[in-house]
Amino acid sequence: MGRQRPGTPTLEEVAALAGVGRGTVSRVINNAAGVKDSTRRAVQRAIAELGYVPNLAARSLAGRRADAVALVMTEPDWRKFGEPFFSEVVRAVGDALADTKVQLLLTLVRTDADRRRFVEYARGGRVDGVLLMSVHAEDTLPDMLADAGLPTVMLGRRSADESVTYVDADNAGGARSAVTHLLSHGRSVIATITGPLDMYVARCRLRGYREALKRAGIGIRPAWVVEGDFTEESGRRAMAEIIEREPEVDAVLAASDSMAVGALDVLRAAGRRVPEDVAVIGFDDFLRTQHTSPRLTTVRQPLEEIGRTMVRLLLEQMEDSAVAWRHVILRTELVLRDSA
Amino acid sequence: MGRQRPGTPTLEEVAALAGVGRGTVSRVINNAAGVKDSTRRAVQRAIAELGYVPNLAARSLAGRRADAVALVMTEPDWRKFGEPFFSEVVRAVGDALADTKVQLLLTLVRTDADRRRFVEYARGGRVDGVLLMSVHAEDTLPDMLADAGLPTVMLGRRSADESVTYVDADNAGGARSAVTHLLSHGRSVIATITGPLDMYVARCRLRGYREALKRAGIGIRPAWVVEGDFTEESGRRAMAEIIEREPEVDAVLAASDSMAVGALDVLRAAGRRVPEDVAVIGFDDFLRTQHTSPRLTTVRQPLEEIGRTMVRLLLEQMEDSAVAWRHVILRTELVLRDSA
DNA sequence: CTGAAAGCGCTAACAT
DNA sequence: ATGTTAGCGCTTTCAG
Repeated sequence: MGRQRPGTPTLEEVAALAGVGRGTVSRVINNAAGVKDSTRRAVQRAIAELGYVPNLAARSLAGRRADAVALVMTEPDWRKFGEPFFSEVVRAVGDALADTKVQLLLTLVRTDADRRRFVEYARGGRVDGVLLMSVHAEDTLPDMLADAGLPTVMLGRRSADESVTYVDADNAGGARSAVTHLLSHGRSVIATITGPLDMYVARCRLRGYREALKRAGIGIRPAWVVEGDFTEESGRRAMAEIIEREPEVDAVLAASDSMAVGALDVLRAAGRRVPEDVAVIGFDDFLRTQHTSPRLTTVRQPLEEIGRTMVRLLLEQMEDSAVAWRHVILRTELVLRDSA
Repeated sequence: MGRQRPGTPTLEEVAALAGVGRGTVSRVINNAAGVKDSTRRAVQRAIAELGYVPNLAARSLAGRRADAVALVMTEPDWRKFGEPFFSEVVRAVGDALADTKVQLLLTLVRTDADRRRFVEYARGGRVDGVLLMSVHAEDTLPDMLADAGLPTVMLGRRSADESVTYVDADNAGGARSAVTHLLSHGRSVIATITGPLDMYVARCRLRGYREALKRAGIGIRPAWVVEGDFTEESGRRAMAEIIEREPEVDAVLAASDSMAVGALDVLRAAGRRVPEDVAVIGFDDFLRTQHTSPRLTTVRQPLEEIGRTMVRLLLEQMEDSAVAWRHVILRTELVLRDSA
């Protein structure tokens, strides 16, 4: 069994070589003030000579932070892991953490065994905080972590009255403004491909869609609403179904960029002129639809800002464990790129 | 700063409550043999009552493993992170680790700052071993880790004489057999979309392609070889270039599934009948091309087996740090799904 | 400004 | 079978 190799130099040996006490070496390592410059240099030389690397277990134990946070994706379906949405979140969070000394650890939690293992890991103090993404409505992992007193921040929420700190986009508002925009451009048979409806985010987007049509006095027919799961493949299936059941459809609101890509595929295959006949709207920031069809109307989620905000809230919780539960809802941005 | 909340019960308190010594509690926690059943139960009750969770830093420090391994993706271009290839590897490795107590930590290393931070993390003993994927030829991270005595296993290698333990597929052989197959089915103007040529894996696949054509006595024209970077988008660009420079092309070897998908897009847009006119070959296991075009010839990498093997080699190194450097090269499988 | 000393919570070796 | 003890390597008072 591994661990730091035996023979790894310790702080004590560094101290001996530098001819100082352990405390001094510790101060130098941690860039603490109050060390004579010459002493500091001597210690640094010793560190270099010995190739000393601090033992992180000892450091954690001795009472500080773990200097690491986890970014957890709880998703039974590992395929979703490849969705651009996740790489975007990872990047945004990574960027927000770039010039800290905090190590970002990605973790995939698929099964209950994974869940248990991770909770032990986190509660065991290997991370100072946890960021969660893609949480389904019935998932209790966030509570398990938050109840254990771990700083925890979710991307999105599980329900209207989420009890764990979260950052979310204005999903209903985004969907509403998109549909309103479509209506104002003469579309009237507007379908939607939703996300998985066990996720609050998907429900909100659907609600926004409903509200916009209702305000316009348009009755929604059942065939207009098809559930997807955020993946491209589900977008394909959903779009095929919509076309079949409602050939008159002249606009579609897709609840994710990937689904929009799939939908566009099908539309093209069906010989529809896209986006002249049909408008598609994606929600992600990294818009693959940009490449496919550069003239769509999109609702941009501010992923960059979401990542930054999540990290900020987490760090604040870490600094001061007295901070109360909080939530932040960020505005989405309607980007008009359609041909109308 | 965070860490395990103050007030967290310790092993000592559990021992007190259960009316036993610390050693006994430790044994129970670690499922060690030699504890009377009644005692064990008493301890477990105390653990439950107190909500005790072992402090992992203390455990690591006291001389065991960290019970965690890192799966590192060194890739400056974060977009690649979303490639299905990576989610597949993550899944395969995750599966291989599923019923161990080892926590899998994914880490993204993009910048040199990331690299430094991760090396400190790993050398600091927070993980017992490191798995690396997508390593570019000039990357020294594997050496830094291996030289530090950390069990390290790479997926693929950086050059012909790799010095770090690795698991690889028979890339040249796979490419060769694919091209040979195409030749035997009457194709003769065979182009290839390579991976980034600063990666050995891409070079090998290109070499296999070259060898097959050479054996058939066919001279390769410069326009037949276009470099991609494994992404779908690069496949699109490359295919467009090939069609333009060599309209007679009647088969294409794509060095990745994603690039094949992009290439197929372009071929369709160009009005080619796929795969009647053009055959495309992907290398990944999770074949998106399956959905797009179910009748292609593909070279399947045994990703499942690669993941299992990497984990096995890593665990072996962790058990016994005396094990020498090793490498394993796995066979690829030619899957014929073309119409010929 | 710097050295010495007291733990952090656990495992493992040694007693009993 | 179980209690006791000696550290693991570091941070952090507390003296000096």
